[in-house]
Amino acid sequence: MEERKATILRKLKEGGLKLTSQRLAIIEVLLENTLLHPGASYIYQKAKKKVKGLSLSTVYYTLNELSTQGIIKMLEFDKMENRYEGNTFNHLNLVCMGCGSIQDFPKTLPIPSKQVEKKMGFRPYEMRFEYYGYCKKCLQRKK
Amino acid sequence: MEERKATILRKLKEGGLKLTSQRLAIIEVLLENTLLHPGASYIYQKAKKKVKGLSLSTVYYTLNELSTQGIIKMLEFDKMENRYEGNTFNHLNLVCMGCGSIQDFPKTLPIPSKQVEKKMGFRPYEMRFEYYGYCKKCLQRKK
DNA sequence: CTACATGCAAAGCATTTGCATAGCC
DNA sequence: GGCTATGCAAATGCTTTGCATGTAG
Repeated sequence: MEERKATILRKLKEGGLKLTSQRLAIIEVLLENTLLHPGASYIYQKAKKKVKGLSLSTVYYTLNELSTQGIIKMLEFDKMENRYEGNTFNHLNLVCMGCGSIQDFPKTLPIPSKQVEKKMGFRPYEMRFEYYGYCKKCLQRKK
Repeated sequence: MEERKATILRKLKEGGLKLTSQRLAIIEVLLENTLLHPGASYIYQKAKKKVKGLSLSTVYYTLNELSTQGIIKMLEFDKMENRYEGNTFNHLNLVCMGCGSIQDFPKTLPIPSKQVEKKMGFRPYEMRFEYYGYCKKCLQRKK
């Protein structure tokens, strides 16, 4: 995690972005909660404990800057606020319809993007795969 | 298209939903624009020409009812209003980052949902695959 | 006739923006 | 010191909701 943090801070500088205490707090919250894929309001709540007087618009502004630079990834889902993650490679998200939790499925899919371009004339740039279903906890709760 | 319409009307009845002139208009607009994957505002504009005095909230209410019944599918995308489509099976959407158009990629992917459940304890229920990229037109425009 | 659908206006929520001030580089 | 980031509040855009009225079954 420390190395990931260093990478992010380096990319920040490379992107011409300033490092402020607010940004540092937001990045830390993001890294401390990679498995959770937190939303802006969650990040705001946690980061406010680190930086008094932090504003929600700063959180949004920062998350936008970071994802514009490709440093983090913004995920948008049905009927939920956006969620953010550090994993910027393409992968599968498992979104629980019971509790809203999001897990990553580690296997990278074979992605036939060349096939798509050949057949459709559409050049894929980024892909999203999401499974909506029920996580282990919610399945047990249902029984 | 007429058979598809008949199917939808039958499902409507089966779901205990009433058939009103507003609903008929909305369904027709949806069927006349399957390739477009129209959004609520587009459907509203087109359907208003068929039913004078149609209100936007009725459009939303109807689209919600229809998708709750599984008659149509609601797609939610980054930074756009929701889009609706008649194709309720799982397939790949090609979302153009230039003009916002959405095409379907006809090939059904081999979906390893059993593998996901076995590995992760997560039971997939519905899946979404989206490629974001540039459509043929936008690629040519860029040259 | 009765329950559901409609239209209107207002509320809701996540996100963005304008602007003056503060603070990093 | 200059230019970007911040905080606040207000605005935005899409979607939902409350309520009185209309209408399909």
